[in-house]
Amino acid sequence: MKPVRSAVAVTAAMAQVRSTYRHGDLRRALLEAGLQLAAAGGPDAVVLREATRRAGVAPNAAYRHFASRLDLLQAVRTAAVAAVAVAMEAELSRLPAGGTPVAQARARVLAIGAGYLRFALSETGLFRTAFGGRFAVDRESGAEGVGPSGLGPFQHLTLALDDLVAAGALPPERRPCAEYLAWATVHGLALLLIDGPLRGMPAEQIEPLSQRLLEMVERGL
Amino acid sequence: MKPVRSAVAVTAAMAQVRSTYRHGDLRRALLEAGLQLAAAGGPDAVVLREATRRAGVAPNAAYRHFASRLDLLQAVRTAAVAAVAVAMEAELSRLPAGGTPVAQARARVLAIGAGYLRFALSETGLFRTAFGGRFAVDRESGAEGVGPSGLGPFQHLTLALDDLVAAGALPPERRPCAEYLAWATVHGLALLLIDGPLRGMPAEQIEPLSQRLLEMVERGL
DNA sequence: TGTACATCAGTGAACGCGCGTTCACTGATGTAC
DNA sequence: TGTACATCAGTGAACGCGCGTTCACTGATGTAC
Repeated sequence: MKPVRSAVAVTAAMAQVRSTYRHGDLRRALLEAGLQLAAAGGPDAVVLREATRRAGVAPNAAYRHFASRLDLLQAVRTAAVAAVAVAMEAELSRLPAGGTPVAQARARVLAIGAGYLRFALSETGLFRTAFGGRFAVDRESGAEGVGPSGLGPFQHLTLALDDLVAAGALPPERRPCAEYLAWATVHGLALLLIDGPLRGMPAEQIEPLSQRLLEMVERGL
Repeated sequence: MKPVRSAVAVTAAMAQVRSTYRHGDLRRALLEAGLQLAAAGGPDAVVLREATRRAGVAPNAAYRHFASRLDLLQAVRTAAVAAVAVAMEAELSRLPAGGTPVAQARARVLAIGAGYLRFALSETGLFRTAFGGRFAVDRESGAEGVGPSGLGPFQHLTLALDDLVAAGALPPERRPCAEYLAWATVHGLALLLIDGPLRGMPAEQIEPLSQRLLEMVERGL
C-alpha cells in the first residue's frame, strides 16, 4: 500500500501548489476532495485527513470550515444527491418535444429512471454516498441536494408521476405511494447491477433489462 | 463510550467463564460473536478483536481458526445468507396446503418475498451483512449460505418462479431474468424501509405496501 | 496615503484510540509405545 | 495400564498504522484612524 499512498501524496502536491498563506477557498477545495474520495471509494472513503492532504493543507485546517468529519461527509452527500438530480435533468433535456401528453409523461418517468440507473453505474462511488445507508438524514436537516432546476431526485420522480396522472395515463387511485414503488424497483435494480449477481453485466444486456423493469413498473402500477 | 466498552467487557467475561485452557469450540464461538456484532451493527461492526473479546480469548487466538478478519467476515456473511434462507423456509412452511396449483405457486412466490422483507426489517444488521455491498462474492467462492432445505435465498426464488411457469401462471417467454426483476423490486423496497424515506413506517402500513409491491411484480411480469 | 491593530485562516505538534497482525512462548491434550 | 512425546490451541507482548481531534501558535489580511 505504500506506493499507492506516496502516489496519492504526489498527486495531491501537484494538485494545489499553493503560494499564498491563505488558501482562498479551502471549503470548496475540501468539498471537492471529499467528492473525489467518495467517487473513488464511497462514503467510508471520505476521510478528513486525506481531504486536507489533497487540498495541501494541515489536517486541522479543516476545522475552520467543517465542524467534524461527519459534517464534511454530509456536505459531500448533499453534493452527490445534487449530482443525481443533474443526471436526471440531463436525461430529461434530451427528450424530444413532440408526442401526445400521455407519451410525454411516460417518457419523462422513463427518463428519470434511466438517469438514476445511468448514474448508479457510471458514478458508483457517488451513488453509494448519496443513497447508501441512511440516506434520509438530509431530508430531516432540510438540506436535500438539488439540480439546476432546484429539484431533488425524489421530487423529480414525484412530479413526473403527478404528470402521469394529469395526462390520464395513471388512475388517480393508484397514485398514492407510487413514487415509493417506482423508486424501490429502480433502486433495487441499480444495486443488483452494482453489487449483486448482475454485477459486470455487459451494457447491451443492461439496456433491455432496465427497459423491461421500467415497463414492469408502468404496467404494474 | 467508555461505559459501553466496559459493559461489553463485563458481558463478555460473564458470557464465557472458561475454566479450561482449551476453549473447546472457539471457531463456533467466534462465528457467533461475529454474528452478534453483525446483527447489531452490520458488516463493518464485525471486528476481529471484539469477537475474540466476546469469546473470552486473546486477540491472536482467532488466527488459529480464521486466516484474517475478512475470512471471519465471510463466514459471518455466509451464515447471514443462510439465515435469510431459513426465514424464507419458515414463511413457506406456514403456507396452507390446499388450492389450485396456480394459487399455490403464486402463494410461494409471495411467501418468499415476504420472508425476505420480514428478515430485512427484523434483522437489519444481518440483512446488511448478507446483502449489503458486493454480496456476490459468496457465489464466486461457491460457499453460498443455505437453509435446512439446502437451498439459498436466490435459489428459492428461482425455483418458485419456475413453478409459476409450470403451473401456467407465468408465460414461459417472460421467465428469463424474472428472478432479477423480482429480487430487485423487493430488495429495493427493503432498503427504502430500512434506510430510505420510508424508514420508521408503522408495521400496519408496511403490510399493504409490500402486498401492493408484490402484486405489481406479478402483474408486471 | 500611511500606519496600528484586530481578525481569523492555516500551522505544527501532539493526544489517545482501536485496529489487524506477527512473534516467540506455554501448556493441555491425545497418541504411540 | 503407565509413560514419553509430538501436536497445536491459546498466551502475552508488541508492532505500526491512520484516524479524528485538541492545543497554543503565527502570520497574512483588511479596516479604522
